[in-house]
Amino acid sequence: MGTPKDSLITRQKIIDAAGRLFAEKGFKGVTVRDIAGSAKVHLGALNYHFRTKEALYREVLLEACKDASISEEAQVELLTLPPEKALYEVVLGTLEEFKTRNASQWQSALLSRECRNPGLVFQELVDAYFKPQSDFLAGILAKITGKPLEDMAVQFAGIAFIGLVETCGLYSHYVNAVSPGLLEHGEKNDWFAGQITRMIIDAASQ
Amino acid sequence: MGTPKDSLITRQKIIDAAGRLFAEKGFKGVTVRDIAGSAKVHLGALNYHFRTKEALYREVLLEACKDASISEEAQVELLTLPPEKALYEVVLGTLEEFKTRNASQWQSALLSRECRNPGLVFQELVDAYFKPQSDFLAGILAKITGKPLEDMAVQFAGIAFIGLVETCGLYSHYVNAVSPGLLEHGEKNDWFAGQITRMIIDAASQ
DNA sequence: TTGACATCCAAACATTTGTTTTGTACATTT
DNA sequence: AAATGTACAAAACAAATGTTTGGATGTCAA
Repeated sequence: MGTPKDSLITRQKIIDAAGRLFAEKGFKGVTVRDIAGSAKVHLGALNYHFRTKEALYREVLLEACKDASISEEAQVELLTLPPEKALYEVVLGTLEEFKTRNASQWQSALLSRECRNPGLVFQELVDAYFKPQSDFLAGILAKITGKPLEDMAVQFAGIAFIGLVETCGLYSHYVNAVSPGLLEHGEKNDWFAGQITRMIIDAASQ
Repeated sequence: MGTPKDSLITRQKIIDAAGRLFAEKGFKGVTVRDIAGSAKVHLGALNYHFRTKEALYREVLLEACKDASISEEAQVELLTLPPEKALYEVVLGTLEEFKTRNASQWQSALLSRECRNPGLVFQELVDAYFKPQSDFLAGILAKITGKPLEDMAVQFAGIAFIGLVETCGLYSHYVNAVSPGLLEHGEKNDWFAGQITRMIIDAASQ
């Protein structure tokens, strides 16, 4: 203990625990003691590494963006596919990110929270992450439909993408309550991805 | 002051203020003093009428359900229409409920919160409100497609309905950031409703 | 080995926050 | 008109919570 390597480990443990808790309960729903306890780290370590709760939250948000975005390489890779196939891959990948939630899969849920109740970092996230990702998706849809990127239906389809994927992933309590069994079996993800892909293309084509 | 009539007024003022604040910031994000201040009521009045913050939250949730559900009469009325038209009306109505948010329009946002992070009252809401409303919608979709109510595509279309409407209404910050202007002009609600209606029918038909 | 620095721990502090207790004005009943 | 109970106000309390301070411990360069 005390070595710079340990420091990075501690820092990462804190970010992971904080990310999971923030994603689940929101900023106000989590105490710094909760985070310290969950990360198996002393309370003082949080102050040492991040100073304040808000600064920690900010770091967690940036980490979430970095983890959840489609990398440049992946984008190039996707653009070599036929656009319909690329769209399907994006939908399936995003769907899995939203649906599987565990110790290391809290990013999507947290970012979704931030979109509904934007804080001070939101504009930064938009510029660095949301807008580029959205434009990439719109590009695929524009290629499929032959419409311009700014077309209203294309833009709306991009929004619909978020809504559909989020509902499958983050609305599971509701879905399980009103349509029991619908979400079960991870192997059905491809079915959902297919449905969503078709719906989005349909929306963009209109 | 002191009369039973005033009591009801105070009680309603508290519920309205609490509903708006809870919908905006969540249970933990609001203090009882915030509520009292926003309702222009003394802190003691909250204790007198609801005893605890959690009891108040419960009352607010039940009120939200009562306000937001499609009444029996409205359902009967809708069932006289051709099912496609009925679906469109439901979509448009729900969309407006989600998109307009003011002092007396917090119900949808609050219920959405509760669906993502269910509390102790959730099952009660499901039985009394969510499941019946969901079944009503599925009934319309079944009539349109000629499929049984339990059909997977029909059920999924009902879920997609929630996702699409919610995203238009509660994701406005994100939408305005990545697709500026798309949501502007309330008169476009019918366009969105049309898009969503078609997408849902498409999903259910598959 | 020693001094300096980084990392982490232990305890305490100052607010905030939900709740309780006690007091007071008004209305309704008898 | 006196009594009684309802509706709210004022103040205080105890617990929770974000943050700070000071010290312990280990690492590493000189």
